[in-house]
Amino acid sequence: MLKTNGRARLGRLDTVHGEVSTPVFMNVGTSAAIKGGVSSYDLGGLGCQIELCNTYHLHVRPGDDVIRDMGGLHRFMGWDRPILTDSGGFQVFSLSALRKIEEEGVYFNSHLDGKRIFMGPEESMQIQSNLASTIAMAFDECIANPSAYDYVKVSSERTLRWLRRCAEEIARLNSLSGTINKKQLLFGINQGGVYDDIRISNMEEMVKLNLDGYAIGGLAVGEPAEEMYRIVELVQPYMPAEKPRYLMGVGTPINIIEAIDRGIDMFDCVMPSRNARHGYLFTWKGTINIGNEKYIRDHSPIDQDCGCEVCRNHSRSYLRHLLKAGEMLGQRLLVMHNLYFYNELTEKIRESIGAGEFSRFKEKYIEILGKRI
RNA sequence: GUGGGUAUAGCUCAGUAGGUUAGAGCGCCAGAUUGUGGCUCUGGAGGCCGUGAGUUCGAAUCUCAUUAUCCACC
Repeated sequence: MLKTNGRARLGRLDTVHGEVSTPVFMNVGTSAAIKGGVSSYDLGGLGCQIELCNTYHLHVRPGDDVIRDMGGLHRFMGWDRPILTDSGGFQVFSLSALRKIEEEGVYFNSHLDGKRIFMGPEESMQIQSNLASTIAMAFDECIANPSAYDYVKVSSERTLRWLRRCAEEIARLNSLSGTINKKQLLFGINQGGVYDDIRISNMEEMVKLNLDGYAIGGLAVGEPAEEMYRIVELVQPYMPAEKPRYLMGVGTPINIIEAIDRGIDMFDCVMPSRNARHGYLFTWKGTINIGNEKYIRDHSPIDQDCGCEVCRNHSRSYLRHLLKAGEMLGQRLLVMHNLYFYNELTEKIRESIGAGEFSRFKEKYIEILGKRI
């Protein structure tokens, strides 16, 4: 980490695929594609530093063996900068009603064809090694909120045992001659629900493994934002200062500012892309729904203060039309704007931290960015 | 011109032993969306039931007339 301003940190993560300046927002491309038709070569122009793909989704289609045979994810999708692969733990949690969690791993059914799938720490690491992402995430169980203390304790301790197996397995895989990325990094995931003692002891054990990065998982799953901030604040002091800290699945611009203020470096969230596809857009004056009737004859861009190509070239009127007409160009342009916004948000935050003005930045935008205009 | 059918929400249509504030899908309007099973989900507005008479305690529903429209035949 290069510089801190209070708890907000400026950092740089060096990888075999280049460096990442933090705080950073990772752009989500679950199935090796940003939903909405945004290509890998679009991403550079949107200020994206690192893309996130998903282990589970790529495993069921096209198959991680296919991607390995195609030379790994970077070559497969035409993106040569860092890629983080999420482990599949969240998918087990989110898309499988029929699942069975055992010590060895999780049995569940494919959302594509119902096929029985088993995934444990070793399987997840093997898949991610085949994908050859820059950063692999540990295989965890993302616990629903609310969950009873006893279950959270049992689950979090199991996730910790899984983490040790992940660490051993990735070390083994990285040492094999056939491995595409032999310097694949591993981030562990902290669980513990909303229970302070579990969160802390879990993180203390994680740190002993000397991982490449530390993530906080199991948040933004329905608990109030204040509760999320409280957990981040609670766990953060136990995270190694020199390693990147990643708050998984978060969040709104305000969530991100608040978390950076509490020492978080990395984020990912489907919000900018998913919301864009439904017309919900972020601007420096607040959020808008471009589908609203009031924009039907609006000549102005989405955001006067935005430098993205969409704002430089298109009116709200046109974008509203594209969205309403169901044109794929509409989704594409709206997603591009929102991703640009998120990437610019973290860029501006980095600048403000560098200039020692983060608290002023936060004060200025914390209200505005959540407003509906 | 003759015979028959149909007229109900912006569109396509449900809705008869006549019975409270007439429904659906789509569209429209507006919300939601946090490690993406999401062109999804949740709400809302919108009808003198073609028009005019009649029968009846009561008519979208039955009768008559009228207008529009579709089909078949001259």
